[in-house]
Amino acid sequence: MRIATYNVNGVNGRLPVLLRWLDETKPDVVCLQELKAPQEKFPEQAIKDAGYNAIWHGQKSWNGVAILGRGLQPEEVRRVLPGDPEDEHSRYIEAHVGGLLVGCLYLPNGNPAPGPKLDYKLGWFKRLTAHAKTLLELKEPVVLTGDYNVMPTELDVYKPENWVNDALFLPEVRTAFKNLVAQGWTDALRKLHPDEKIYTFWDYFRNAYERNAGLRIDHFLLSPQLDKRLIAAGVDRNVRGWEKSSDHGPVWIELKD
DNA sequence: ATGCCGTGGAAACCACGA
Repeated sequence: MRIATYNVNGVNGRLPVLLRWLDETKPDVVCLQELKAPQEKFPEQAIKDAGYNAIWHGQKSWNGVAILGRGLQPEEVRRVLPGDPEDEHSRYIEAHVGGLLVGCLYLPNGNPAPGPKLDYKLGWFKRLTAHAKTLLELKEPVVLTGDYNVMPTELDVYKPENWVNDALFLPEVRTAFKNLVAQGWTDALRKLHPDEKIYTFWDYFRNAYERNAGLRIDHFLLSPQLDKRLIAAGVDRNVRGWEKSSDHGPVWIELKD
């Protein structure tokens, strides 16, 4: 079974690219981030016609997350990250699908840092870490995936020295990611490719994609129950080269059925 | 390497992204 995550950067503006990628790679479960569409503007019919049932949490202009199942119906568990009733961003949705519990997340960017946006990011990370612990305690197979907006190590940045003061690479942010993983999660891409430069994002500027000036910020964390089932993982980096592409590429894992 | 591009929404610019 193939599970993918894709920060689409506008689900309607990206619809032709999204549909082409779904048709070419046919993942069983798909997590989307940055829908940038209100709840009622999600392209439900086009996605249904492509063979996918979807649940989504939209928001006008910003954020927005969705979980798609190819011939599977995602059964929603929650659409808000617990821990802050004041937080109105659509950045988390969770569902049972394909025998897994799947959490789809869009972690805040945090720039400019320092400042209130970094504080929001670190607070969100704290809430995610608390929630992730409860997910591990369920003893179910759990996939926690999406745009974490963190490069965990220097291997995950084309030019680390340019990013030392950036909210995606600050020590406290990397530590937050490390502490989350240390609960018992597996960083799926790193497990299978420990020494490889792997990027999931290339800026629209400065020919970043052509120069492979990328970042690895979209991640798959797997609960211990899934560790032995992980057989492959990668990035559909060619999609980033398509016309009207998102600045992220789709990331995927393959699990033994 | 400093939003130089891209998206969405509102208003012919702005917020936001990483």
